[in-house]
Amino acid sequence: MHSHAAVALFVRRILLRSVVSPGEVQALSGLEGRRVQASRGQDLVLPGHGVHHATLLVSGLLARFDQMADGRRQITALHIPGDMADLHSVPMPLPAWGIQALVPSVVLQIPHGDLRGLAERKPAIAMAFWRDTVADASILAKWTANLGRADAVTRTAHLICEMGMRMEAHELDQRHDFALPITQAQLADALGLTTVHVNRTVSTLRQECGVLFEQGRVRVGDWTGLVRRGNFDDGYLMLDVKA
Amino acid sequence: MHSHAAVALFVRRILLRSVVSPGEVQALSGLEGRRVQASRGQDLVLPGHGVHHATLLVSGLLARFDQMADGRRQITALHIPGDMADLHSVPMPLPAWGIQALVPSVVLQIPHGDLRGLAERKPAIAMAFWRDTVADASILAKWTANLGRADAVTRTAHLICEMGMRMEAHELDQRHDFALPITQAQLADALGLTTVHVNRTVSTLRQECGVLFEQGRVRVGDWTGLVRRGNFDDGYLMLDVKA
DNA sequence: CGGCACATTGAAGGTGGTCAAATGGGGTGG
DNA sequence: CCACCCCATTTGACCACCTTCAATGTGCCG
Repeated sequence: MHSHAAVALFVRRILLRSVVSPGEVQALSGLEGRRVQASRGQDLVLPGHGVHHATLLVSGLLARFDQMADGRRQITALHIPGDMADLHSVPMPLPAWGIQALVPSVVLQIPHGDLRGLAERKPAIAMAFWRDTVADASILAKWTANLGRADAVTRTAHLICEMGMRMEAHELDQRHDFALPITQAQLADALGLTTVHVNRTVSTLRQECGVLFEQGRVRVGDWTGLVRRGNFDDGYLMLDVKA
Repeated sequence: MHSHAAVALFVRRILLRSVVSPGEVQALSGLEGRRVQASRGQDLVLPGHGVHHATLLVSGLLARFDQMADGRRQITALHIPGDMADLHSVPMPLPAWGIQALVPSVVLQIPHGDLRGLAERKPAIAMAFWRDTVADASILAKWTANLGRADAVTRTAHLICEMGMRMEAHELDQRHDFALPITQAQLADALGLTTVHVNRTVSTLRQECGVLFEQGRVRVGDWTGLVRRGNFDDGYLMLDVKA
């Protein structure tokens, strides 16, 4: 995918939740950045290190993560193409989290200055950016709730539903058949489980809801069953708000 | 505490992380809202219900929470006086979360329109609000990481350190002796544990680090030990960024 | 063909959950 | 002023989900 196509994806993502004038859309579409290739497992942003650009994912899969003292990681967000993985860093350039490529990925590093300038000149864009980080926080809150109160199978089912819905909402794929090139170890870091238990959990969902992880894609045989199993309600994704 | 004093606290909280001109400080200080008294356990905002005001805590203790299908709750944030518990709702007036008073509390309900208007007229204030919600999200990410990867005692120690540091940073109390009128059942909802296990965990911390919960206050005998026990590093609280 | 990373399976153990009951404290009403 | 009740805390016994440790299977790529 070309860089400007990624910017277009990002703009579409913004338009999903915010009303922005044509002129402002154009200003957004004109954003440019440095194209960077990341290898599998590479850290693009290290926890506690300052950054001067935001990371727009062009292709691949990114994870925002927090690191424990002993090096173990907890993934706190997954990002698909078109996502600005750390729009947060615009108002807060010294993040506590890091960003990692889960597969070989291409990103566009967009200077904070450009984004901040845009936000300062156009209040509607400032509000749209703010809204985007709030939607991100809403997802994070749901992850927190699931980690605290849902068991392994429920959590896993919920995550699969979430990623399917997001892929579909961003018009990248269909909810029951979408790209998610993630290993079980990486899933474990996202779900707060061990690799071994993720394996058993995935196997349960394969039997119960026809969930298949194959060749970097997820296919869901029984979507309704999976939604029920994961107690999934997409309200928190903020997909139908328009403000 | 008087309402205008609460607004002053809020302004000070904003100034903790953002540089704002005197004129803008004055505009912020002029914010007004409806004063509302909440009883213990009362829900001020219900999950999935629209709101038209933001909730500034004057006195007491608030929790943002997510609710499971069976009614069990997971607290995703604790708010102390001076906190705007749902500044998020300004750009996103249909939140998936709810807000609950953990003790009898007084809040100021500030109309979204006033806050949005302020943000639209003053880009620096828009940025300051955005920054505030990002700091909130940073705390949320840390909770996620701890729920996913830290055991009960570590999580509890971490939460106590966090609340102590926040109380001190907001100049409400000292880190080793501060107001936190929370029951063990409420702590359980915040820590993703059961009441019974919170009791055992708190008892462990009482022995190991001299942590006492008494009359709505927390006193910490061995702060350094507690920090070590909770793997606490305050970077994620974003207390020393100024932008 | 060999190496490596990932997936899968088995067995045993531990952290935290569940169920149940006792203790303690603060407020209210008799 | 005491009795009572409600709620929170505390403790014990048992159980289960998930972890840990270890080994085997499998697909991809050099």
